[in-house]
Amino acid sequence: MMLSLFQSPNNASEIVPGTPAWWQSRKDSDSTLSNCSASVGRPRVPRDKFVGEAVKIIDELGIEGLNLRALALRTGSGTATLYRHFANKDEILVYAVDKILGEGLVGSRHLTSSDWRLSCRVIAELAYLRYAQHPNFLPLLTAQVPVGPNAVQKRERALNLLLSQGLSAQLAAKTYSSIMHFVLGHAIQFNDKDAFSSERSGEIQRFYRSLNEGKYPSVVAVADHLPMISDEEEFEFGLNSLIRGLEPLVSKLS
Amino acid sequence: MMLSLFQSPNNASEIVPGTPAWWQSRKDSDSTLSNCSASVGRPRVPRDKFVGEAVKIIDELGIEGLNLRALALRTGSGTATLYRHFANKDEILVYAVDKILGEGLVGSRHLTSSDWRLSCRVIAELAYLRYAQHPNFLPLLTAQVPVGPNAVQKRERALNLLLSQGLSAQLAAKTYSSIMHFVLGHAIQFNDKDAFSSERSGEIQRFYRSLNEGKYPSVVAVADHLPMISDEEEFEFGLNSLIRGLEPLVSKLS
DNA sequence: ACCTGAACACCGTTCAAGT
DNA sequence: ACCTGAACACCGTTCAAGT
Repeated sequence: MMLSLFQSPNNASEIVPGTPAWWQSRKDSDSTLSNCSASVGRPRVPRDKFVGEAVKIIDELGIEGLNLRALALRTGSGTATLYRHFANKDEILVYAVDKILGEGLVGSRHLTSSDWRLSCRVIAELAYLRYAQHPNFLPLLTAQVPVGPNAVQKRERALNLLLSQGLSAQLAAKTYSSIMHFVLGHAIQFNDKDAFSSERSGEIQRFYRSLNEGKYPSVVAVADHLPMISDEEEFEFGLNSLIRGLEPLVSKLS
Repeated sequence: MMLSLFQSPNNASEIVPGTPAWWQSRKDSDSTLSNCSASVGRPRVPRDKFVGEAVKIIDELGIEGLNLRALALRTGSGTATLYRHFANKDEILVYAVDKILGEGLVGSRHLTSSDWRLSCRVIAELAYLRYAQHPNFLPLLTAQVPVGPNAVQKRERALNLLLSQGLSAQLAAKTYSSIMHFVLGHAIQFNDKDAFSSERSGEIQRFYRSLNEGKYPSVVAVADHLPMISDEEEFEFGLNSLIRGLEPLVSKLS
């Protein structure tokens, strides 16, 4: 039932895991995850093992399923050992989030495109795919813009794609931000186990249809005329509209 | 650190609070919150007092700050008493979410507009305002589409507005969904205490600017040319683009 | 020096005893 | 019948004792 992530309790003087200041306090903020040390004197070998196992547990059981006793058990150590690698549970979650944000980067390393519209589409769909592959992680993306090394690298690739097609820095920033916010907002309400199937949306449609028609005429009317709008269809509709609306602003090319 | 909301543990046979099936199991799903009974034999008087106090605590201290001992203390009862009104903590959170989703509905009761674009703008900005007033609630909106009475009523108003301007049921549904997803996605990454001020975005900008320029040239370039894009400016940009992109689809009026 | 079993503190939930 | 103090179970975190 956890949401401690990024929420500082009373001790406001502490550096909150996941914030820019916190990432900057890591030595390896621009290097790979595996050889960073939580603080002076911490061991540097097996960090990735814990993070990887944490990702697995969250994928399998959700955020609730991740407790330090289970993580310790599955990595063959004790709970106290975890505190030799991480300051607290939040740090583990922050690393886990950045880990899944790094997935799929290899395949898109040399992404280029001749059309900025296609670039937007690629950016949006890759992000959406990433979210779809780790639906249980979506609640962890709600606190702030992630700024871990993999998150920044992802941002770099996307912005580079837009800049290389002649968009100004301002326009590229706003375009990227709008797209990512739409993708996140869309993915975020479909993050149940079975959400990326059509199970859940069918249930909601049936619910809307069963409402008192006198009281909620528009909701019922719309539900009745939804011959099952799929998640993908809704996503495409919003993304297309957004890109179409950006066209007049990108007057550089055809 | 809780995210139990909507996450069923092992006992899959239970009805999960917040789902359509759960709301349907309440007698008063189409009535006001105050006189519903959690189950047979539960008292019906003071439910709203607990929910209202829960909202206050979450607004003040975040979701972490809400524990049942504190809630019991501030409502002058004991923890066990809470279980005579709610099945568990999740139910309290579900009611609290629906309560804040109901705010501001009175003022917009007779909203009409001659322009569908303006309607979209009103829908988006009212939702955004609601989120901005309860930033600590945003993590609770990540599990699924809320379908409590106030959420449905909000949906009714918005869809009615769009339908009354000649949009088809399909188009109204997709339009509403796209707008709400953008608004949610935008609000969700600004949900810190000070997020709706420019504090946080300035910090992120400074962070991007401080990165290794050889490694992240595009990120740094964009950060350099962001003379502080404000939250509002970004929101307006995305919303305007989305509405502009919807125009060709709404061919009914000028 | 590094590790860790056991304890501590906290919180959701339940139950037996109150009125 | 309704309420509730006290206990239980669980989990994040720490510490004193191991090697």
